[in-house]
Amino acid sequence: MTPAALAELVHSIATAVLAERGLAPAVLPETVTIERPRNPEHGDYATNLALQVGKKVGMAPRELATALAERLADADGVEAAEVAGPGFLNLRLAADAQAEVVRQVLTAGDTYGTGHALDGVSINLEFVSANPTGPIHLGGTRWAAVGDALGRILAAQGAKVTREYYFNDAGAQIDRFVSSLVAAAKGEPAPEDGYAGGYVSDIAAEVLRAEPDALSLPEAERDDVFRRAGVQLMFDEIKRSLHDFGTDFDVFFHEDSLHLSGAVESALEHLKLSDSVYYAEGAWWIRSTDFGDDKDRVVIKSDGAPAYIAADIAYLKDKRERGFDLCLFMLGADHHGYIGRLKAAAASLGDNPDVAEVLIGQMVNLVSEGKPVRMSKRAGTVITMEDLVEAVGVDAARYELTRYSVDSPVDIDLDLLRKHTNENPVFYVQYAHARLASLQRNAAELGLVTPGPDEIDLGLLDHPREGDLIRTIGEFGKVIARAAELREPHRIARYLEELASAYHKFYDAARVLPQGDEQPDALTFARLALCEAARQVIANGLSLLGVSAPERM
RNA sequence: GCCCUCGUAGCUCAGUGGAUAGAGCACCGCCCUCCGGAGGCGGGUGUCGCAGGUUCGAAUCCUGCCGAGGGCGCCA
Repeated sequence: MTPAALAELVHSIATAVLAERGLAPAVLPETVTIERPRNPEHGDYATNLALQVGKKVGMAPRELATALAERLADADGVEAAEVAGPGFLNLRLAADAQAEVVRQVLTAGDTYGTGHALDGVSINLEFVSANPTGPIHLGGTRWAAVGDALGRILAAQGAKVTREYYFNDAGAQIDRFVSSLVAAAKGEPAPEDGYAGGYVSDIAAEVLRAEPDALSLPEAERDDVFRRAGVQLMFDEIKRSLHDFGTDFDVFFHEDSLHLSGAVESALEHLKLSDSVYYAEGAWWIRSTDFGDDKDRVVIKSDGAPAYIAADIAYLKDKRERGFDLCLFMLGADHHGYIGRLKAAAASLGDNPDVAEVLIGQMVNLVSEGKPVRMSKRAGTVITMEDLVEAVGVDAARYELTRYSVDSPVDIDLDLLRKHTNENPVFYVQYAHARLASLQRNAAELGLVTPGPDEIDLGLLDHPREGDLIRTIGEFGKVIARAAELREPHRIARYLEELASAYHKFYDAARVLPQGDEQPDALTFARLALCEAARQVIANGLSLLGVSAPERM
């Protein structure tokens, strides 16, 4: 019996108990909370239902709990039900009922744990979107890891997810990038507000290789060559880094295209007819203060040119016209001011502001010898996605960046990177998987085959460590659902660590394969099935994070 | 000044109303005739930033304060 099934059982029994006393079952929560008590004496599962509703219906919580316990104790699969403390209901399940999840995992395979909360919902997930004026830095790398994982998690709940990267290739920063390329090509130092990294001269050299005469062209044409070729090379490099990092986008959207197609202009014309904007002091303003912004923002400047936010509005409109129900934006903490603006943008299009949901994540900091290091191109302390991958590998990098809540800033320690450290919990999880894969190989050598879902005597899995492992496996679906609902991929990583721990403890206490002259028995096969289920769930979880599940390490 | 996020063990962090607040790292012991020791077991540390409030019950929700980071352009 899974926790979800148990919750339903408790719910139906509670409904009956209340009805018998002429009380309205409407006071019951839709889904009964079933939790795993820390203290093993409190049973396999516990519910606080009687505490929650007792008072509402005028019953003492303990009295209600007692009534529930009597019925539950008689239910199939429930071994014991007792009332504790102020009205907790502690439940102990029969081994075979509890181990039912093992059968479910083996049947569902790599779909085990998926849900339907977002069935049919079309989601646009925009993340990274770093300016194409340089390689992806640590900040962008964090979003690449977290955003990609979130996309997988949302998809596991049934959503149709489109990953999108927005290239801001229309503004002044591109002009500065181009003039930096030209300067580098001429062998001159970077302009005052330009870009000076080594990649600039690399790209400049490549442009020259393709267009050897570029520098002798008239200024406008020359800039045009560097813009076209240079920006393209930068795009390519960014895309390649992301791909090597295991993050692939469905759409790379160019801001430029919004201006060229007239989308910005038409969005603005449309906007002027709405109540969301007004004309003042020679400019057009959007009422972003309605959505928590500090002040209203200019959308059309007094010189008639669209402000940056105008493109954002046109972009959101474009997304909605492409049929997305929900547009998610993952932004760094330095962009939290965008929340109000994007909500206002949605409202100005006549949409519910909730269709634009902004996820704010804290920054990634560099630390060396315990002290913060400012990223500086000139000082050579800019760490790129490629640097990080080179230092620790894709799996460790992705895992490390995903296992923390995005609400907390991440410090990347330069010294640890240099040490190529193995002190990353990803290895703990991956090791568990490799160990399980090894077990399957050993079993195969002995001619033992993991039994099919219906040939397992699940009642034999009654060791406490087996119970812990089984219950942990049973949590997976809830963990994914919660991670999707709260947009918090780190929950998957934390869960995997818990699962790996439960497995290691089980494996230490319980022998699986026969030794010496022993013959395999029903317990051998039951444990083999449990191991395969554990392996499957670890693999499924790692896959949600875009981290590999190695057969060997 | 206003807005956002954070403040939990020596360090890095989990824990968005439940029972005695957890894990990893670090430190000290112990455990391989045996399926991978990248493992397991034991040892201890907490004014959950502070002060109020809400309630059967608060690290969690509300208010104020303190501290850290970030943001507040007709830049993009």
